Amino acid sequence: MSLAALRLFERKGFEPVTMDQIAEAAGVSRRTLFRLFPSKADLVWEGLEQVVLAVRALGETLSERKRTLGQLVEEVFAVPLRQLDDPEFADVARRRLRLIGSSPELLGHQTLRDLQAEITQLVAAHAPASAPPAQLVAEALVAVGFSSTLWWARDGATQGLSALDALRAALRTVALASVKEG
Amino acid sequence: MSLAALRLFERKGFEPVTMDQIAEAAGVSRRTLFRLFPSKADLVWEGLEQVVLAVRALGETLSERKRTLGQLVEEVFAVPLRQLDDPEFADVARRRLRLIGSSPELLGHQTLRDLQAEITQLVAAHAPASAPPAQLVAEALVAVGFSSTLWWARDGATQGLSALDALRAALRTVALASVKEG
DNA sequence: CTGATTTATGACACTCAGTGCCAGAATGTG
DNA sequence: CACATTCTGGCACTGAGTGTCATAAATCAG
Repeated sequence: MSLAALRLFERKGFEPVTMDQIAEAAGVSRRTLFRLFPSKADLVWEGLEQVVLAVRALGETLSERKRTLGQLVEEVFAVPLRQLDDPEFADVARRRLRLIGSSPELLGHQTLRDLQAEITQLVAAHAPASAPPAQLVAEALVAVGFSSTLWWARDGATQGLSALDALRAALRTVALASVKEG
Repeated sequence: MSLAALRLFERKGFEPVTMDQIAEAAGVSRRTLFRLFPSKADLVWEGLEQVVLAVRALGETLSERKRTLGQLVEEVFAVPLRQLDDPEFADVARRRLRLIGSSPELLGHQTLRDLQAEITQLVAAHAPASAPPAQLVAEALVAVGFSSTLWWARDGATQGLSALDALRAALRTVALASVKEG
């Protein structure tokens, strides 16, 4: 059902497609559609909340041993991004991500904020104390991770890069930017 | 007029306040309000587009000399963030930014995407060629810059930090995360 | 100052997302 | 079969956002 909507969005764009059209295409009433997907954006984010759950689960099983921030980033982002190595899941996820990157309304979705909150918890709990507070570090890391993933969905995947490759490249370049060398 | 709306939003939250209430508070008809501010979010983003314009202007006057990515980041972000040193402008801007950070709808606003597009142009035109494409680098940098600015508006300003300090701290920490040391 | 033109405002009616409410269909359980 | 639960659809509503049109207000020419 959300796949039918996805096809419509890809063909006509996110905003132009109305919930009535989706309901009709899915053979269900408008009211039922809204019951299954409380908002239009939920049709696109469908299934991506599992990423948040995976990160949360990681947070609960992570050993107490101290690690560098670098190690933590790798460990945390590997969870969602490795799912994208599964061609089955990756294909639909990429289409979803591409759509998300194209629409302000989709970019503001709650799932993204939940993900950020989870990672903030992780950083605060498992990373070494750092000068800027965990909240700021986490926001920056999520921002880099998400934007590199969007880039991967849009351009990177077609040139044989993995999503994790894209993240590492983005982090490295940002690192160079702030350290001195261009 | 957007200040009246700002006060209402701060008191009751962004979503609960209706355009009718704002129109009434501003002593203007609902239709006129929509003519002045095409969307509810525009009431909050009011004035912040000047940041995009400032970056665009910088792009047109920037010398052709090659610079490191680090130098470029400093040069570009100094433009909007130095405006925040003016206590007059900063106070309202901070209130706007705090509101923006609290609402998904506000986080998806077009102005943020315009800013990203401008910076992408700058990076592509003036930074040394880098392994990940300019688009990805720019997205990551804008993400770090924006999230650190949001953090500054929420928590940082009260502890005597400048917005530019917050950005530098965020960049440095992200750098350490990707380079090896925690 | 007056008349004409342009521009800003307000009223009305509309579309679309999203929600509450309720009646009836489907499904499951003894 | 009778009963309770859950699923579905229909209806009516609020709120954001838009098009249209008439009129008020500001602007300008003479």
